[in-house]
Amino acid sequence: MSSDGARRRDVTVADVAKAAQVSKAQAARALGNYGAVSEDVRERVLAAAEELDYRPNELARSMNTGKSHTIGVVVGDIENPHFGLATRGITDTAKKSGFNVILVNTDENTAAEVDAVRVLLDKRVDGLIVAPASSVETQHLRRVHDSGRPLVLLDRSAEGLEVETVAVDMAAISYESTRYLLQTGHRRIAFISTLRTDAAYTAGMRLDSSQISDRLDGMRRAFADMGCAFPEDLVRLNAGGADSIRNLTRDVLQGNDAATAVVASDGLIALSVVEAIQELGLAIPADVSFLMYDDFAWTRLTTPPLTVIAQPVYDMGVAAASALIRQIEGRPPAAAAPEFSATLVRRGSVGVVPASSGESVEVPAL
Amino acid sequence: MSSDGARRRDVTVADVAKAAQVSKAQAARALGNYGAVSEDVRERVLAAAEELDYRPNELARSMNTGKSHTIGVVVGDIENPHFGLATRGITDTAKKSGFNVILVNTDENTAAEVDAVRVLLDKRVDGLIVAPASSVETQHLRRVHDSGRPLVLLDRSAEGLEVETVAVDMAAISYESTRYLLQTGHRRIAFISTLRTDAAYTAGMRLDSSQISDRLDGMRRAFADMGCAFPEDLVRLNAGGADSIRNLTRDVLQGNDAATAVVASDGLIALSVVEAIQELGLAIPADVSFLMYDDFAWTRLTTPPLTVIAQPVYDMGVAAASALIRQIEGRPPAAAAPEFSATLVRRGSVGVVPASSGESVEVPAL
DNA sequence: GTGAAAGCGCTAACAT
DNA sequence: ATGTTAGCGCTTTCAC
Repeated sequence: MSSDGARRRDVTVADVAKAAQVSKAQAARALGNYGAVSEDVRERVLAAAEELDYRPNELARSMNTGKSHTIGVVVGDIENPHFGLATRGITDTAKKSGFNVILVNTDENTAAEVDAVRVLLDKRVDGLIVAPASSVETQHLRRVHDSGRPLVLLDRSAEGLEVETVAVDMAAISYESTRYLLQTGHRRIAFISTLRTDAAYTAGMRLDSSQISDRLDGMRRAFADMGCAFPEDLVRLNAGGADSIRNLTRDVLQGNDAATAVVASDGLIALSVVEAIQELGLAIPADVSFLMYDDFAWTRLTTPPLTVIAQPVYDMGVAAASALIRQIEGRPPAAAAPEFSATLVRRGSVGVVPASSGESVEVPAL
Repeated sequence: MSSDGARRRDVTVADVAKAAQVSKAQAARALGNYGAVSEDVRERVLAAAEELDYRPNELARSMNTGKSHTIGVVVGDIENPHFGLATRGITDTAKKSGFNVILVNTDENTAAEVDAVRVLLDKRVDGLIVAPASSVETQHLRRVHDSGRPLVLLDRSAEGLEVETVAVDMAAISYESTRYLLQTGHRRIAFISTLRTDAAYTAGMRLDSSQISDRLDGMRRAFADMGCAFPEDLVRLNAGGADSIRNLTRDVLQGNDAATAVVASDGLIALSVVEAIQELGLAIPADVSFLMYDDFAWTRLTTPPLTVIAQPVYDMGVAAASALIRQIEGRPPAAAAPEFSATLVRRGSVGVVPASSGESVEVPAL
């Protein structure tokens, strides 16, 4: 057991130096592993450090070197498995290069994001990975970039900001999957997202999220290619909590011209949407077809298993961290920036349009 | 737009002081909001700071004050929604009190945990929340505690370490739910966990995880109370990846004296177990009953919905962070430490034992 | 190879 | 209320 139990003051290089009978500078060099140190001195210093249980003060070290070996990660919601997985990719990669991660949750709130970025900058992180809540309000990100601190965007891009962005081609996969729904006969396709907007949704409105507008663009293009009009009336944004999502789902699924297929914008929404469908007593895919973004393991367990759009989330986290660390270390960009693409995984939740719905609405027998 | 674009050196108090025509000390006081400063000086300093776009260097600040306003969080797997939720509770609470969170993932590996703790200490975090990978190998945690740095344990306790621990009473809920299974007629109950052990599982062996041994203890007690022998032969540890879990599941479900009920130790395992059961062509709960730890939203979506053991994970995260921050700020413990308990949520995955199985094994007609 | 001394940006005594 | 002077623990000239 060590002699003196709980000591107050930490032991410093000065202490080690004294114990090893060398100058503070030499001790620091030996401990910090830089400069020129004779084998003899190094051994004595290391022994003394061991003996005293010396631990470097990384704060002091960071102050001199200007590098904190820490990166800031700002996400909308760590509770969402999507970000959980991405974060895992980031932390795994960071650790491999000796970086730590400070994680901040913004709740998809831009004000919180602005604050988070400021705080992380004040803490002198070496770089930042941000999944921006808004693709439009991006002055704070621009300032990061202008200040010369490396920045990598995840999932969503920021308008007019030329920074490395790791994201999948949403318009493409949205086009592909919508086309699939169209070919299966669907024309009344609803889209439900949590994206918060100031005004109510209208056809051409400019959206805060590149991700969502790309998806809508993809859908519109698919409809246009089929010579059909995109059902703007079935787009539902501002899906808040579970109750709100359930209401919106009921909303698009009822009435004369109800949706025959529903697309859920992420895994969290999907849960409530499917629940609402079940509560309505509708069967998937017999009565209504269902498609969702993100391929979580549980989507294989439902009856029927769910058709999903799979994104390489973990790999994207890895890529974001790699790119950031590369920038931090001043290395040149890789020859080709890796392109990420989502894939449509057809399982069992998309079926043909039920006879009673569709183009022609028949008046009930009654 | 600001005048000089990307500057090299950061602006410091000295710069602000000069601009505001006051001493460095006065500027620092005004900026740091401490000491006595006249209204006049304060205004000039703040104006100058604004003008120069001054940002405090939190590293320097931390070095003097000794407080970094940062807490370290060490978990086994952030990808597991269980920890995702807990982390959310922690970060939400931390932010409210002005603390940041450095997150480290250990992959349930003790060596990584030891390292993580050391690094965080070196970074001078104000306190630590750890979900220990092992309840036995805890010297590194003891050293944290001895060094006087606040420490709170999450989910699992550490042998002989008297630190605040936020966890549910696992033995109790395990007893309760096992009793439920027994009353439903089950005697062959399998338990599957990812817990890694050095040696193969044997009846009385000492387990590394307080969580798992508590669960097994609860099960044994429930069996004893019913006057039955606990089927030690159906305990499966070291369930690694999805394939491994599937194999173990098949294993306990086949043969003469197969399990009639399976308990999955966490949400991640549960996914693979259910998949394996489905692949085996067995129906839940007609052929085999199923019970799992953690109440994730998706467990309501399967057919049938799954019977689960719900833990107040978010609240536990909140409690852990609150307790830690209280310790950091030197406030006394709350009158009564909050007790957390899990609850058995009976949905549809537990049913009566199928006629062909159970106590007496009948020789097939053949 | 080694040591003395000067910072890093800030807070904290200590005077005035 | 204000300014001067020391540090915090480390890295980094710059001499020797």
